[in-house]
Amino acid sequence: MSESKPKRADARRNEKTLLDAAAAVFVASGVDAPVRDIAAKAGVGMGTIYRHFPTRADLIIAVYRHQVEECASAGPALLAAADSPHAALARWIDLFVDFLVTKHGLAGVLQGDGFDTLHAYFLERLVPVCAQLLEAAELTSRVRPLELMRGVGNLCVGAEDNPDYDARRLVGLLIEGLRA
Amino acid sequence: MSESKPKRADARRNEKTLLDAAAAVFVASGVDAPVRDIAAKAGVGMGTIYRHFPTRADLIIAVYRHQVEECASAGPALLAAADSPHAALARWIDLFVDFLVTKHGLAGVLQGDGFDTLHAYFLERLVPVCAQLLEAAELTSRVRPLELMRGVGNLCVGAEDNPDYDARRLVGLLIEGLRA
DNA sequence: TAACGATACGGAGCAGTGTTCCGTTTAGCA
DNA sequence: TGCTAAACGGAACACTGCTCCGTATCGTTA
Repeated sequence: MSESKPKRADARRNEKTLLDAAAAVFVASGVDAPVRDIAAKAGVGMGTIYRHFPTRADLIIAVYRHQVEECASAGPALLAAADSPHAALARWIDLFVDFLVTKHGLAGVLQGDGFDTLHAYFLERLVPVCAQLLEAAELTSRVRPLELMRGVGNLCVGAEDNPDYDARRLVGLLIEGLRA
Repeated sequence: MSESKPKRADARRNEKTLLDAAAAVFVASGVDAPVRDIAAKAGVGMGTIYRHFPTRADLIIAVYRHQVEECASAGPALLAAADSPHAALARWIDLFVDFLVTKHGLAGVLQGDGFDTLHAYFLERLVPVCAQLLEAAELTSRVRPLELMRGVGNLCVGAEDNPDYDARRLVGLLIEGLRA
């Protein structure tokens, strides 16, 4: 939540290196890539990774934080710009789905199980936005925001270069069902 | 797909013991329980488990095979008995969801990742049933059967004693969206 | 009933995870 | 230039699923 202290210069450098390496490895091998691989790619030892990011999840968060923030701030913007609250909600969900689907394995990791930190972060950040959109669309009686987010997240699992599974279509159906 | 050979008596006994132990452990600790725990509970060594069930997934399949078969055969029955194909589909999906949701962690395991055998078995067995129901309901243009099954399975992930996440509701919305 | 070969068993051991620990190195200040 | 807190590296740990092979047991046959 804050900057703490911008300590030593080499530490700063390593953190950036680590973030870049992690991002690269995530693209290449998915979010489940072994920590060792990331350390190797960055040319640092295990200890270094764990000093900067106490847990695998923290590293993932750090890598994707920027995009999560982007998605969060897109909510109000869409609400202001779109034709209707419904449309805004649909567009925003699309954004979220795009984000998840293009990150190999990210959706799978949203499901708790040792990734409590990650899970909590995503939800903390995005659920309020979702709540706002649902309220504007007068759909609060149909689903709770948290529920919808988790549902959409779940639907995105395994939707990577899988021609037999189109998460977007299913999410679309879910949203359609929302206003029936 | 056949009975092979009903070999030695102690082997038969152990297989039953193993199945019972696994079922018990699954209820207590979820489907992700370590193989060692199951072996311990059954009072046998690791080797014994792996002789009977070449892989963790095979053990899970064996434990739940009966219920999967039940679910599969419920499809045609519902189609014959229900008021409409739609109703039959909805009821059948309910059955499937109940099955997944009451088995701690089962849904999570449906998502491939080393459980290809399990995944394949479930799908092989249930997708045709789903296809039949979708055809009867004239919904084949809206989703492919495989897609729907996977989607529903995904929605059930993490719906265990979780007051904030009602998989049944979301699946309901999805099905509603199907006929919009 | 005794012996013997096929069958099944047990559990140590391997390989691959995430994470911790601590001796070593280094940045940056006096 | 020295010195100390900060940072580093990677061996080691705990925990997985799974394999391997020496040992025990079954059940058949003489």
